[in-house]
Amino acid sequence: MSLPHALLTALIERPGSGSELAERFDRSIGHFWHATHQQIYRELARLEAAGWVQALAAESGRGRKRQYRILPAGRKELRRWVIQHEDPKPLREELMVRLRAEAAIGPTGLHEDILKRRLQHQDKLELYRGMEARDFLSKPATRERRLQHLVLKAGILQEELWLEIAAEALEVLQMPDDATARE
Amino acid sequence: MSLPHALLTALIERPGSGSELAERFDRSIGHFWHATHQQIYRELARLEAAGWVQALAAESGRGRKRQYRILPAGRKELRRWVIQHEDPKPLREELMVRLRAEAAIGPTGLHEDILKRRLQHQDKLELYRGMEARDFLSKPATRERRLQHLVLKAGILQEELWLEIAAEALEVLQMPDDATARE
DNA sequence: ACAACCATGTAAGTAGTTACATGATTTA
DNA sequence: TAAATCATGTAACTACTTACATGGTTGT
Repeated sequence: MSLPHALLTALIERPGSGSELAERFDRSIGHFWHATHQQIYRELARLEAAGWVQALAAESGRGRKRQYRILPAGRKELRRWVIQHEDPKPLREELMVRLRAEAAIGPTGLHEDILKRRLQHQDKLELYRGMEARDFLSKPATRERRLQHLVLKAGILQEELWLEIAAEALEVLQMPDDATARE
Repeated sequence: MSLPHALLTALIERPGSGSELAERFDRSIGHFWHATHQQIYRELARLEAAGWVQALAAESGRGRKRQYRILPAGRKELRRWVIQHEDPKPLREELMVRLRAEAAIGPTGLHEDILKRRLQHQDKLELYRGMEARDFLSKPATRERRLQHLVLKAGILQEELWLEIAAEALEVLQMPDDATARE
């Protein structure tokens, strides 16, 4: 589970409150490790209990902003975690299941769904390309920035991949059920 | 959640018991929607309760093989589900979090981990390419088979994508911490 | 001072994971 | 007939999701 360490990373980059972190997640790390604000609040509480982060001021809970910053123990934990090997988690791609199902039961209306998906992937690709132009292509490439850029590029390649798959899916789905075509 | 419908699809392709399905999952659909045998047994029980599948013979539970087949209601449910639109689930890629963390705290030993990962992706790519040659490239391309092939191709493209990312990651990670390089 | 919104939090439910248990079947 | 293995199942736990609630703050 990466959420605690994603939060530690975000807090190194800049201290912040739960809501600020939630917002920053939506704009950057969240594209690669999504989290809702409830997850974030819960996890911040755990990180504090573990002694990895510290909340400043405003000690009473509800309604008051709690500013967190990372502690040395948190940096140490993050360093420990980064070099831990984890096997890549197997894919979980619902669309693949739908395509197999379509293959099994014959023409449905999956076509429509894929058109919608394609739009979403196009939007995201545009968003990522904008981020790339703004944050990376025009600035000197330090080691840190190249790593961040690499993460973004992985996202861009993903979106391009799905656009490719969607295009081919649309082509295959319009085949008549009994046709035998050369690929 | 796709597991029940992945199982229904597998049962259309061929009836089978829980353990057989688990094995078949490991070889095909499971590459895109992983499930443990416990999940599969639980889900088969639910599918039976819903009236979507039926277990033949051997009525007592433990130890005895229970052969399942899909019922008409199950086919109907599958058809209903296939055309339901679902937004693509956001990525959850632990390696991306690690790379961001590395960017934040400076050189660690992430290098090693990525070398291991690269091997795993190479293995999987080889496996997929073998499946492709055996099951698709040498057979006539019906609509059904083209759809199944497409799913496999998506997996191949994924693995190739990760090999690309890994290669660039290794390059960037070996940069000295204070260097400013042209990309 | 009232409404709208913001920041934090609680609660309940689902999916998935890990460890283990038990009844049948096969094999030495 | 005992041991190993197979097929199914139970239990406990964690991460995640969704809906909602409460206390502050801001604007009219």
